Amino acid sequence: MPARRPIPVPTRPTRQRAAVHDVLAGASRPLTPDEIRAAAARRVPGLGIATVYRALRQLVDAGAALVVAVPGSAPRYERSGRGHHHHFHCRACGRVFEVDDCPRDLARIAPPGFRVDGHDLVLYGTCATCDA
Amino acid sequence: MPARRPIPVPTRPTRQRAAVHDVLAGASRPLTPDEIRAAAARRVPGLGIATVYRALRQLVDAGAALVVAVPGSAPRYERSGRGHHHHFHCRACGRVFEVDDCPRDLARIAPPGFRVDGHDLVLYGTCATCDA
DNA sequence: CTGCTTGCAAAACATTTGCAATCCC
DNA sequence: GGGATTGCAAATGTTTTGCAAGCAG
Repeated sequence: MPARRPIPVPTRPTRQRAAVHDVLAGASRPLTPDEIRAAAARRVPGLGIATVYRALRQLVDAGAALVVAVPGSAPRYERSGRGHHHHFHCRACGRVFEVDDCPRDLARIAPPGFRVDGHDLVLYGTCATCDA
Repeated sequence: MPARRPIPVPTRPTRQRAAVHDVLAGASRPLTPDEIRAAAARRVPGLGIATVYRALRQLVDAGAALVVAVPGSAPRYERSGRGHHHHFHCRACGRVFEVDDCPRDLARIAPPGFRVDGHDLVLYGTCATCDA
């Protein structure tokens, strides 16, 4: 079985997937599945929400997208590969922003015997717009 | 302004609520609504899941409980008031542990103009048991 | 008694899956 | 043409809500 290419899942490029991918690529903040569908539907009218979920799962499985979970909010998706960063959740407007910085050395707070290989950080407060 | 605090809702102490509260008080890690129902039902047979959700919402609104969201997992609940801490999500066994420590001074990574009043931190990796 | 609470079932949502038609290679 | 992919609708799974009966004060 000559595996010239590691093909985990047979995937064929389609307009729907390209639209979902491009929406994530062009977004400056994490989007919900329905926000993604609304944006992608402008290029592919009639796009079904099921297709969006299927495309998102493939992107996540392929490592091209990440899930961002914030307490009290629906899961959001963002494209990966834009470097390590974190998020800011505005309590006033509910939007989630990216924070292009990271307080390194977080693994030190883990209990002895726990091996840390990653982390998520969410800041809460008021964004620049709502705080004005 | 703190989080949302609508209006002091009239509340009456009942066995169901006490059971839910005590389950959270006695837990050493965040629990899912169904785990809470299963545990509380041992003291109050026939306890309905709807009652658990209602009790949890009241506890959260009253500031007595917190929601812990981890990507890819159902929301979990834990009692508040046991001091500021964070969480560790084991990629192997899926359990969520408490981390009784905090890398302070996290607000410094927020963009200018953003006011930070809180944060959540989740570490990922392998717990002491699974790493052995 | 008065009315907050509960449990059940139905409703409201969110996400997944079955399937026939459709599209890509 | 053959098989992956899509959109729709039905199926799942989760959380919320309506309501009559039950309990606390």
